[in-house]
Amino acid sequence: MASSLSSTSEKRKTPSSDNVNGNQPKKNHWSAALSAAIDDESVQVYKDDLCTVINDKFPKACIHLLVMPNENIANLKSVNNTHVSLLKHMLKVGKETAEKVAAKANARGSFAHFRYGYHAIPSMALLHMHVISQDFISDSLKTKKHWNSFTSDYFLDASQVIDDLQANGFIRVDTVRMRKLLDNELTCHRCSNNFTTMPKLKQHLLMHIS
DNA sequence: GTTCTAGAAC
DNA sequence: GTTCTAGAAC
Repeated sequence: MASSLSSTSEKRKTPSSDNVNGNQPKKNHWSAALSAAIDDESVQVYKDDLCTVINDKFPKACIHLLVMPNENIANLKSVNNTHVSLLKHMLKVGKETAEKVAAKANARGSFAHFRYGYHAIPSMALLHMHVISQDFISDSLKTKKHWNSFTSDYFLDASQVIDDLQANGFIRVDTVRMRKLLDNELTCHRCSNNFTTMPKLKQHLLMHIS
């Protein structure tokens, strides 16, 4: 049909994790970086038939890993009841790899305490589960959005995601509510004190190292 | 996802 | 005057 010819006035669509098969981000666009890591042995911490683990390129804590399926699944919207065992496997691998990395680094306390989960609205176009130590001491942790994406309900626990998937056969995300969470006050995840700026919060986090 | 930087906040 | 945040990036 001739009507499918695009006009020059059509807005350029920014690639994002919303893209599904047939509408993927351009190969070298930043949002496609994880797909490249799947095939790049030099950045891999662990790999098996089903999933790959890498170090986050901009870690938001001392230990920050990403677990991704080898299969091209864009995000949680593309996940269905056929993926339950895959997500369970990713969580298991994430836990085992975290323990190994922590042991090797002689990590203690919050440096060896991890959360496993997904961002409600990810930026990268390949499903990825965060494995992140709870110290949050990192130069790459800079913005309120960074903080709230890991410490508010915006961070969806992997076990809860798996439970929801088993119960419903899909994952639903309230994007309006989630986007608002990123503007939350800066609240310490350990003692609930509030801070007015990121530098003040980051200074405070040092106090929780025991 | 990050970088850069204008101007808000202090 | 300096620190800090927040929005554009073609």
